[in-house]
Amino acid sequence: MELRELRYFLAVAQEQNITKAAEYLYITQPSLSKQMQNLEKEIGRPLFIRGNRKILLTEAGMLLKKRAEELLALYEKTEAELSAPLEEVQGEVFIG
Amino acid sequence: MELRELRYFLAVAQEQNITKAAEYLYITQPSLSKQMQNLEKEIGRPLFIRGNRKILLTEAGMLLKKRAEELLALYEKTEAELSAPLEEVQGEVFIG
DNA sequence: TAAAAATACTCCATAGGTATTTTAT
DNA sequence: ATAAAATACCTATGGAGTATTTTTA
Repeated sequence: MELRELRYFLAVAQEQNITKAAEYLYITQPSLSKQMQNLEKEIGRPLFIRGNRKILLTEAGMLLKKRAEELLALYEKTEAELSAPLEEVQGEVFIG
Repeated sequence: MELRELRYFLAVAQEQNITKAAEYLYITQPSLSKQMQNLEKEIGRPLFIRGNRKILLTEAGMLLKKRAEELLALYEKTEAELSAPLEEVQGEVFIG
């Protein structure tokens, strides 16, 4: 389970469609399809119910969605903090 | 910035020594050394002060350590939840 | 019958390895 | 003088692509 896979997973959950999610991510449909199969295999349970021209999340899928959002939010916060001047991170510096 | 790199980084921060951390991680010293250089390049600032037979963390390194611990804890929690029966995850099922 | 997903390959970027050199105390 | 880190180079795994076939409503 890599951050890349979580990003891809959220795109699929959002678009409810692998083809559209792949466009959004600027990768091809087969690549994304394979990544999602790998993710399901790693986790050991299905994440999607494929059909009806829409992809829906299983219970495990809904749980993963919640956690993936938390993980990526924390990840992005970390990146932002590390690219900002370090003083700002501490929240202890007063300007002006 | 990948989860793998964060795991490696925490091992180095813990051992204060790339060679020992590499042993702990079951990878070679040059591989770990290169990964840490890549991580520092990605982040755009040094994470370590090398010398004195010990590696110490810079301010950015100390911040990353905190965030990496949070990220990996959330990651492991997620993995555990997904490999447990789903009912247990919801925290809404009463047994006995 | 037509979207969408899956399969079957090919390619290449990079994680990881071995051997060696450089750096600091 | 010596332990640790860095460098140089090689290998192989797997992420991503193109072309095509299978699903399913």
